[in-house]
Amino acid sequence: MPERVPVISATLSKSIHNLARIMERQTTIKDIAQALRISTSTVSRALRDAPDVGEETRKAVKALAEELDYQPNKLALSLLNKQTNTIGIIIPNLDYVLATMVRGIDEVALEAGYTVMVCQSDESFGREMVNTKRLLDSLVDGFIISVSSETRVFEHIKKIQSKKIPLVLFDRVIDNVNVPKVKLDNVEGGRIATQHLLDQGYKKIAVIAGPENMNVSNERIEGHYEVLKQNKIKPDKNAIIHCEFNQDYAYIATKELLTGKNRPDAIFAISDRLAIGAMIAIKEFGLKMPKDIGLVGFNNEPITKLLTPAISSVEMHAFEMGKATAKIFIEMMHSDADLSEKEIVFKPKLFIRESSNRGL
Amino acid sequence: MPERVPVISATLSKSIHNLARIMERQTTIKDIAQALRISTSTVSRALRDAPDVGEETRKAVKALAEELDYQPNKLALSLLNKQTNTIGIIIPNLDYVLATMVRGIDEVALEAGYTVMVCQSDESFGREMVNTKRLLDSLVDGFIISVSSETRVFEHIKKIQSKKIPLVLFDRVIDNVNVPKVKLDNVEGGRIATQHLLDQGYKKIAVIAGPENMNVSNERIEGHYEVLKQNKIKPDKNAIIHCEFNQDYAYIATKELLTGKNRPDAIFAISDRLAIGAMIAIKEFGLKMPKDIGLVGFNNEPITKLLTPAISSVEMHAFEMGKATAKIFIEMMHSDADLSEKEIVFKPKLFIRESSNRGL
DNA sequence: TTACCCTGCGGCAACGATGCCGGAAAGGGT
DNA sequence: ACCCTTTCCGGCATCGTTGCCGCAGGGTAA
Repeated sequence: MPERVPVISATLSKSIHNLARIMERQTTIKDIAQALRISTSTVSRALRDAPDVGEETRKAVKALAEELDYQPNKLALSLLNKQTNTIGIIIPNLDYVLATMVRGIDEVALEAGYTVMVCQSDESFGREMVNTKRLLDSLVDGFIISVSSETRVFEHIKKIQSKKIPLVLFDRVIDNVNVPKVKLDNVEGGRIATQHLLDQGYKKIAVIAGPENMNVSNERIEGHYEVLKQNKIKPDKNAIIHCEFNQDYAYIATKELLTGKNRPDAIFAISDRLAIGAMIAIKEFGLKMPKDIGLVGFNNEPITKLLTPAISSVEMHAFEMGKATAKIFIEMMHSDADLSEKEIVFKPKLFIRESSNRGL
Repeated sequence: MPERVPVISATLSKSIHNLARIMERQTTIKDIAQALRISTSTVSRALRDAPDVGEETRKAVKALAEELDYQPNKLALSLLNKQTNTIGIIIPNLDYVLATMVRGIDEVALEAGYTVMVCQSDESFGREMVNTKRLLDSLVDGFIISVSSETRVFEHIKKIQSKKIPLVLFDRVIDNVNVPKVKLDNVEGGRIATQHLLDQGYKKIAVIAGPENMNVSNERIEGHYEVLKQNKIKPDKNAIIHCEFNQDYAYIATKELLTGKNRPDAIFAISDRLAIGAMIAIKEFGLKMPKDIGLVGFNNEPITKLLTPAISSVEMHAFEMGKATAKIFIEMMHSDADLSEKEIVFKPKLFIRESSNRGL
């Protein structure tokens, strides 16, 4: 073995020792190259353990990189590779269910090397558009979206698709759009809630629903109707009240229901927040649950157990849905398979509590 | 005025018309330059309305940019300007209070042109470190952090500071660190809660607190002690129970308190979640609030109003705190003033409800 | 000796955008 | 006729990193 003169002399590398504290800039590959009097290409290869780098050089580079706390500049890499390892998430708000889903997404995404940017649309279509634009500008690698209750047109979705950027819809999905979706079987949710109320002997069920154009809400109503039909009960259009996803609206709606001539003996609320609004109104009317009136909510938020009476509610597996969503996203990024038809549907589960449990 | 030959011929620009739909890549400044047979510099200047660009050229460039839906590449700009217009937020979780604060931050940040990256540490110090590293790698322009309950050493904070990256602490702040802070006057919060319980005739107040090293919790205890002292009541060390920020721990702790020989007649819980745990235990013991025992929580979560009995709680202005935090952050970015000593302190406000209201 | 192959490294271009400098063309002034 | 100014634009370097090509030097085989 011939004695090759090492490219880097020991004395030289000593003289660099106190460089780290002087630098206020982030160390770059060029700094290392200059200090070691070698080219940036070589430093780059040495750091990535490329084969064609001398042993001595590699060691010297790695040692200095360690010492100077070198961190590769992600911006430069992103510019080069045209990917940012970032996922843009757009959700209507950060309530319990969505926060839990985001936690699920985050967990899987982090594991796969992605960082998430969460934007809240605040249930506003305008802000959803703005968020989409911003995230598009930020060059996120893809989108995970749950649409706002106001969203009636889908230009922003089309725009994302036209740029061939991966997109997964979850929770509040849109049907006539060709992307993978992760959702709850909301129809089934409506079925089990309604069937349960009928089983408990309730005859006239009112539904407090979300906005009229909202799929999630409409699907639950669909399940409700199905079960009514199965049980040969004539549905009453007036028993379906649409309102914004907000406790106060539900409160008002319930008061009207209870004041009207055709007072229901049970209420199926499309979300727990709405159920709570209904509950407050019911209490004000001096009605007792489950005796005078039954109440079932949706989402199975922890607080439903804690209220008096505890509210029956339909569980939607938020955390698992979040994880599943992120997994599909990752799969889209890593494989060429066409997943646009993919749809993961979670099965709802009813938790029966005091508000509707007559023990029948 | 002399007839200058326009750089761009009308026919040429016509021939480009159907370019947009062919491109699947994002349009770049170079595409425009090539199409118009001018240099990228000129395109850049034209788009930014620089003075030394001919009128014809400017119009042609802008028209084509519009047509091709040109969007400047943020990555390239960030690499050049060394700023990403991104704020890294690290929080322990996304519970009601923090989600509300994040909404406040988001609102102000968006307005100022920043996008936020939210990372949850899940109350784990390890994940807080990992999150810091990731956001540092992502070259965020600055940090907004609320530390986890596990956090006992502050290397990651020091690291951020050593790189001279702007940092604002909020909610759960650290005292011996020289950065701007936004927080609640927790001592005062402890004072008003305790004073209220004394006013209502409770004699032996137990405190269900967070982990022992947690500032927020300890400050509230400090206020509690102060008021006891003012009222010449001898504090009982055993009446302070430390537990993780979790409803179940509070439930267990309360059961122990109520079983012990020195049973308290009031409980001050350092958070509403802990108060709920306590409430469940109290109910199991068959004790009535406010008659047998008083209960005060902290955070004033909406659910406190809804429980039976409704729980008295200390409001902490989460949304406003979030906005204030973001405003300081923006101020740090835009001015050279040294804000490291700045500390914004919000005043707590007690909402008295059934759980502690004996009508005295 | 010639021909060739490895090893180890440097140089250049590229990603998309901006800043700075220089320079051509045309006009004005003396 | 000369010089100088203005207008308008192109070229080059730069940000930090990687990929590709090429090349020197030494070794091996014919």
